[in-house]
Amino acid sequence: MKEIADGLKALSEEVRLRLLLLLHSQGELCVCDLIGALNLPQSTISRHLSYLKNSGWVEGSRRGVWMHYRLTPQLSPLMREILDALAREAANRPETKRDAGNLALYRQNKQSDEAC
Amino acid sequence: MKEIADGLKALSEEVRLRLLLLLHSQGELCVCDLIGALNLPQSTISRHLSYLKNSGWVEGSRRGVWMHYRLTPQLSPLMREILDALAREAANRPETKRDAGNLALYRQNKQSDEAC
DNA sequence: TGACAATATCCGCTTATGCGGATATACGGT
DNA sequence: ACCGTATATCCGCATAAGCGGATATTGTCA
Repeated sequence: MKEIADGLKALSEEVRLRLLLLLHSQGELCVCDLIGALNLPQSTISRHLSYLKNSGWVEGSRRGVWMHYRLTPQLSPLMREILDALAREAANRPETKRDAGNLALYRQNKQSDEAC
Repeated sequence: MKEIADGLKALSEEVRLRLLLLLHSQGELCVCDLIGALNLPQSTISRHLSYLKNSGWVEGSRRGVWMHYRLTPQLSPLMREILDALAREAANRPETKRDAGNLALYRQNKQSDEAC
């Protein structure tokens, strides 16, 4: 029971929830995309990604200096179901649209030669 | 988004998760039943019930000195869906059966004239 | 009115947890 | 090998949060 509670603990903090919802809708993103989308300091994003990785929500893969994250395929059916429900609920919320809009803007402004 | 995270915060602590799952399966229980089921101090149970009430998960009704709790009918569809999924997952877990067994035992041993 | 029981709240303590800036580490390019 | 960039981790700080025993409050009964 404690493992279920611990799995949910990841979702009970707004920054991590926003990160997971972005990864849920976008598939895979690199750290700079997530920083651009959430408009938070790099250390904040990195620390939460580390937390999510350690609690079994995401996995990361390094491509040169760039680090990419996605939902882990090993997500349990329970957590997948919960995240799906959260995603449906959040889909039309202004905060979700703001994060997605920031992401699009960030990508637009990125110089192509420094793309991750 | 923070309200969703705060709603989930209630579930990210084992005692509250067990309380909610018991109420989910049993409908309505009084405080002494919950104390008997979880085998935790009265103040622990009471504090968590207060938390759950304040965060919109349960409602309480007083009957004389006895206090009864149930899931609030005003639970949002999202939270209801999440709790349903958790209940299905937890249904066959040993901890869930232990709590239900303790509840049955407690009720069996209760003197009928001090029943709540 | 006083005693008793049920429950809510408080208290001191301890642990958990999030923050952003600073720094350590790793990678790639020259 | 050095420099620049990306990312992970650390640090000091501050706040959050859970615990069980003690206590305050409420309701009931005689």
